Amino acid sequence: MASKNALAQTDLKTRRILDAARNILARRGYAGTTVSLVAAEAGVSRGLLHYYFQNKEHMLARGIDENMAASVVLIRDLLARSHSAAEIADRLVEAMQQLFKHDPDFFNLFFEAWAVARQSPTVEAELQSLYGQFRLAIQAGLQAAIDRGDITPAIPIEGLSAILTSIIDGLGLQLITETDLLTDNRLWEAAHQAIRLLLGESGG
Amino acid sequence: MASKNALAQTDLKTRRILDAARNILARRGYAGTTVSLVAAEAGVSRGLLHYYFQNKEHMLARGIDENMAASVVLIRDLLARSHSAAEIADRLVEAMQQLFKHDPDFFNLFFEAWAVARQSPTVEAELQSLYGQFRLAIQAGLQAAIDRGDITPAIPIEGLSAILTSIIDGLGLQLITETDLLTDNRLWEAAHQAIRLLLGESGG
DNA sequence: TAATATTGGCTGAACGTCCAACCAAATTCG
DNA sequence: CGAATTTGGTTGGACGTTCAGCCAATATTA
Repeated sequence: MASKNALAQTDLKTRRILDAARNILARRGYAGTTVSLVAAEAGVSRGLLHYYFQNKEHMLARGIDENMAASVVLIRDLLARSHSAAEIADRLVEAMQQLFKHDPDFFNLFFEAWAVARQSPTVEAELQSLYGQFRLAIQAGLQAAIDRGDITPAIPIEGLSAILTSIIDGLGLQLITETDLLTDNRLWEAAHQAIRLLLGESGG
Repeated sequence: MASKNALAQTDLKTRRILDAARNILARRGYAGTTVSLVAAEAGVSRGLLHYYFQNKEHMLARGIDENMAASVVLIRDLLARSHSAAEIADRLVEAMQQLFKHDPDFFNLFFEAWAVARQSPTVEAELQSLYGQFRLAIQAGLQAAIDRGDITPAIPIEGLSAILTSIIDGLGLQLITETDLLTDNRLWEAAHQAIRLLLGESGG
């Protein structure tokens, strides 16, 4: 139990540092993210960051990895739980609104990944892989929905998954650029209709 | 003609520096863009950059401004020249392919704008404005197409313009992440069909 | 010659990383 | 059980480097 506590303690610090890195990265961007800032946000000293992580790059890579992986899980679950084009559109729009409302850092961090990738081949490879997984998760989810007879898209899913991915990312980009759009119903209504249209009308 | 030459000379240098800044920014990202690198790329000394521009921020802002403005002109002309949903889809897909093939820096610079905006309120405001203009250019183009009877979209154009913007940007993001997609016909076929679907079938 | 254009050495600030020292908790020893 | 010892999490000063901006000197042009 003693060693278990010790382990929990180091896990806690790792988590605190990663959360801090996430916040700073999302708020100030990669160029504005310094080791000192992250340490201050985490409430620890600069040195500890290098005790837990090999260097700044590895630390940020871990944070980005977690964020990307979360988005893959999110889209996977969302598609598995929906049983019609309208329902997928509903939940996708709702999820984006809620996510942006309660954790806008999620989107900021998502796009910041590209900035970090420019400076780090490690992150670049990681980003390429995880971004592909995101698209594949959509593709698999759509295929399952087709097999269940929930949707009947007119567009082959290999390409459709890329289009849906682009709509999600593109809307995210517009949201972080112009936060007022979050409450613009015309945008969300259009997103809803567009997704339904692309997935093909059927049962629901 | 003498003074005209002098003006042309300084204009030439300004252009060379801006082109160099564009190249470096697109290739190495904001965090990797230094005054020394831009100067070397332009074939001038570091000092000259501060002679022609107030500071690094202003220099990059000019470069980003030009790139963004070009994209607005591009989309405006493209929509004005197309006379059916299929034609718009055709030209949009063709334009993206050609642009990425002949000047991939265009897309890289486009997305790098967000990274720069994080460090510079000037660029942030500029980006917000120009990005809005891009969406408005699409909206105006679509309205004109509707008025001409070329397209009959089922989705109101205020929202539709945002969806089209997101598709364009999202595809760009996927392209710079995974350049192989440029030759993936399934992607472009899907983009074509999706755009046609969103614009509504009509005279073609 | 006067005005303008251009150079590159210099400065101070900022940053990532390293590392010697500190200390509380755990372990061993007498 | 209490004292001595070890462990490893934690700190912050220091180092080497990078960079944007400054400016005195030089070159070019009119």
